[in-house]
Amino acid sequence: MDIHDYYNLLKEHYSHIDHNWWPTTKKFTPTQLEIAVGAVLTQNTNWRNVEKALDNMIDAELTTAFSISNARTSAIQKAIRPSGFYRQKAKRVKKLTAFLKEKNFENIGREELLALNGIGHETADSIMLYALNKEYFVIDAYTRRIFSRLGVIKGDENYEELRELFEKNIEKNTDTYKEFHALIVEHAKQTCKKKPECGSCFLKRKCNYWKSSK
DNA sequence: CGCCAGGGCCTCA
DNA sequence: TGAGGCCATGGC
Repeated sequence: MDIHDYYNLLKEHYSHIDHNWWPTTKKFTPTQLEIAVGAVLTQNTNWRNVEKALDNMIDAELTTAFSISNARTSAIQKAIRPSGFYRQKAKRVKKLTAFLKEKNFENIGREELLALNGIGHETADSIMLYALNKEYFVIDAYTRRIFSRLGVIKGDENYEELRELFEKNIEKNTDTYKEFHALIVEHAKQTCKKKPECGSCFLKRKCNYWKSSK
């Protein structure tokens, strides 16, 4: 069983859900800017809290790179408070939008994003994949948790090592990357939680974590 | 109530 | 280069 096999199993098992996804606030297709800002706001934070923050930003007319980057930091803080870590995130969002307003979305490089304060590997790749539709696989805490329990990885590998491993083992296109990531999120939320519900897990017979706990 | 959430930065070895 | 501390709100 390698990574690609698990991708196929997850795809079969969660065939009923929508996979080509980035969470949205208003049920519309999110704009590139909303995806980029949401990627920062969701750092170590539940998406429900991010939704409130994004709704507040819309109400405050903080909806363009120009308006956000020119807004007072206190106004951004007020809007995004529900997303947590709001003081840091207000700065991060402001820096990011100041960068974005000068750029055409199509000409943004991963390294440029990583150079911005507050944009790390996962946030950069989320923006690259979901906002720009570029082929970068997103490694997150869920990916590490699920695949370390399965026994495919150790879990403490550095980010780039894991990204390359996953990209090497699945088809190189953005639809596959997005779908796989969505499936990982789904499985982590439904079953492979921090406190895992192995009893109901369809992968348990292939999982080191479950086998070694018997 | 306590735990947890789709990180990232800084500091210090 | 990596472990530990810190940032903060809201749902369950």
